[in-house]
Amino acid sequence: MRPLPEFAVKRTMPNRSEEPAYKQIQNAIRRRIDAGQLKPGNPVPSERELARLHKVSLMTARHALSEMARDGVVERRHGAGTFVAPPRVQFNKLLGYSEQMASLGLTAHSRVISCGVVTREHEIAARLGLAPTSRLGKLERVRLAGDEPVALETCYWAADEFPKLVDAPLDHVSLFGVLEREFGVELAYSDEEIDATDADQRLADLLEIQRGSSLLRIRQLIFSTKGRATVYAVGFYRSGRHTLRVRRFR
Amino acid sequence: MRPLPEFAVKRTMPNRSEEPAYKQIQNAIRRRIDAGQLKPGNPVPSERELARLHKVSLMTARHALSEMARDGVVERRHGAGTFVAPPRVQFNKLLGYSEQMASLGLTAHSRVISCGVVTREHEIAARLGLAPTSRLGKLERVRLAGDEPVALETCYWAADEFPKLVDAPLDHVSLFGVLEREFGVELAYSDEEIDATDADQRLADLLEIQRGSSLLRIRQLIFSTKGRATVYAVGFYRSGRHTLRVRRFR
DNA sequence: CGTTTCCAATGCTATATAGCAATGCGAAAA
DNA sequence: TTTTCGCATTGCTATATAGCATTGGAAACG
Repeated sequence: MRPLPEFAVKRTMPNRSEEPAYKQIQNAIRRRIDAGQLKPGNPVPSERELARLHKVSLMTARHALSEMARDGVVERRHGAGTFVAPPRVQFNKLLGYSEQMASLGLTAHSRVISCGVVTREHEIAARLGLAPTSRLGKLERVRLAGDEPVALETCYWAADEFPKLVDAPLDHVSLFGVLEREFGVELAYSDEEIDATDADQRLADLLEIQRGSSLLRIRQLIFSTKGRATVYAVGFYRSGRHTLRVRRFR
Repeated sequence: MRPLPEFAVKRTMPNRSEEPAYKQIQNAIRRRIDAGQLKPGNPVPSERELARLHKVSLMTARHALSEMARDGVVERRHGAGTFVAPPRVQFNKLLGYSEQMASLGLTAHSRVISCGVVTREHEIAARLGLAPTSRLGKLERVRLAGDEPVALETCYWAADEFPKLVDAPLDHVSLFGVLEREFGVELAYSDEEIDATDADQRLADLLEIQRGSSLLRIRQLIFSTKGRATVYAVGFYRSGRHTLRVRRFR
């Protein structure tokens, strides 16, 4: 072994088992943005400045900033500086119905149509990555805006994985919320197929519309942060009462 | 000035004005993936291995890999290695109709319903960031699959910016293609609003369906790579003939 | 034969440093 | 007054190195 360069001896990872330094820097900046101290367009401290302030090396400060740039929180302009990114319209945002209503300042109401365990939905089991004959939790709810029905949503999940989910009071609370709070499942994204269909007799009755009326159909396979297909949902939305916003890239 | 540490003297950026080393490494890996030598799931060389092979430092090799991971080309598993990512289904892909058909191995046909300049579409001019009374190019086309009409698409653009676009043979060629080839406009992404409506008499006639049939409506504002709103398009798609695939994130 | 333990390989965080490259502003020149 | 040029600031690429954390298989053990 040849002698170590002296600088390397100094200190190696100040406080292990804590949050990494570069994430602490990110959090500090994020907090300042959330608090309104840093507004879109404002410059954030430069790499060299952050390194001094947080007493880290330049590379570490740099790591913090370039990852935030990748996430779209800040924008970096070579030679000019790093700036808080403008707030982007939230496209492709995955929200439960309750959350969507909340973001509009409304309260979500639902009427549970059916809730239980089924075993014969082979195709859906397959989409969830389960054996064809698996026990599936199934929940059908009519979504209400005010007292008008606007959608029918049917959700499926592995019944054995989330045992008592069918007993939850899902007419009051959000399915997403229960999954996250009670089962510790963080939902990350969903792959969706969107098309138009028209209402059959049952849908017409439930949504109090004419048979044959136009409906937006959204079939979504919802994945957890671990990349596991967790919930399969099919929703039928009354025309004019629901608009999906997405951004598509070339 | 205090003496430089000897290692720093060695060599500083081998061949400037060329591709950065970390990108060369990325390209080398990408080429091997494209050539089929590396298949999804296969391990790519480790950081340390790449550093040796390409004669770069560990940090540089690491930079190459972690950026590729961010781009979804490879997946990294702590302690296990770096692996070629499985080919992902293309969600949120912005394609013109011709391109969509081509990707299905079909040929696109269109029938131009109308094509010209209008001045009275104030709301649409506003969406394109133009003065309310601006001259707008407007193109209405019925999209055909085989000889069956499946959609009506209406496009708008700034007539003064793309002068002779209304004269192009747009029943044969792709609008996207003309914009890119003739005008050098690269389209980057579109923000879309998606809902369901039903066919009025005109749509029913054009699409050869019953009045009142369900249609998927997609309104899209298409941006260039420079972030400029370039085209506004409204499409009505026959139910069952068109499925939109998107991925939404939480 | 199954279980546990250990270890090499690999990725992750971090330090210290160097020079290049783009930006933008102020001073000097036209 | 306008234009040009230089320079400080800031981001980008790169080097060399150290130790921690996770994984998975091989070896040791029961």
